[in-house]
Amino acid sequence: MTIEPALALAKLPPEFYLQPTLEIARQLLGKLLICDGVGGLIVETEGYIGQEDPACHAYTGRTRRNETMWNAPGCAYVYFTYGHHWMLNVVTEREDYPAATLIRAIQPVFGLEEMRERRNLLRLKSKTDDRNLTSGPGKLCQALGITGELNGISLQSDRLFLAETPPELALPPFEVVETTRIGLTRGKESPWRYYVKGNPYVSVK
DNA sequence: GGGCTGATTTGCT
DNA sequence: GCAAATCAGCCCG
Repeated sequence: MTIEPALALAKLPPEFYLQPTLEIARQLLGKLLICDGVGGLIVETEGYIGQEDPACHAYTGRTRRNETMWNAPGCAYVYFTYGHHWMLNVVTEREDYPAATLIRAIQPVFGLEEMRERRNLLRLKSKTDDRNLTSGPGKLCQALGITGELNGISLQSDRLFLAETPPELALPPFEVVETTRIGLTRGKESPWRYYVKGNPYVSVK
């Protein structure tokens, strides 16, 4: 698959982001995520909702790091963690209410070679396994070149956006698995994680 | 497949 | 100081 001009793709409209966070998390499965022409199909997401959600960054109040979560819906919340990794979220809910959907994994479609270089796949033990490109929130940000520079950017922009998937690129019909979120110390109970059943790019089965 | 652990930096208490 | 919405290597089975 060569890199197609992003122009041909229909961006998800601003209204899409007015839906409840978990509705968005579920509906994003199978949609396209594109950053500078590189991207693929979303196969795993998680919702983080408000100051009452103990796993949400907003739980401990508004800070410079997390303030993008209070933005109007439909922009990117990108943050750095564990000293290594960037994470990409889509801001949801009304302005002044902190909530977002974390994009945890995609299936690569556009720009495979660029992803392999950015991920430096050859340094890994499994040098040729493309499942290592985007099967996790930190991995997909590295593969797509997403960093804090994009924090707060509108998803109506041409650099970073979500789009409807043209039929020829669509996943086969799939079941959605609803389960608990990954990597948390608090708020593990809420089943706010969604993934495409059986997809090889899902981070944890 | 799953569990354990070190890496490495930032932002907040 | 320290915890963190992770990753990758190693060990085990």
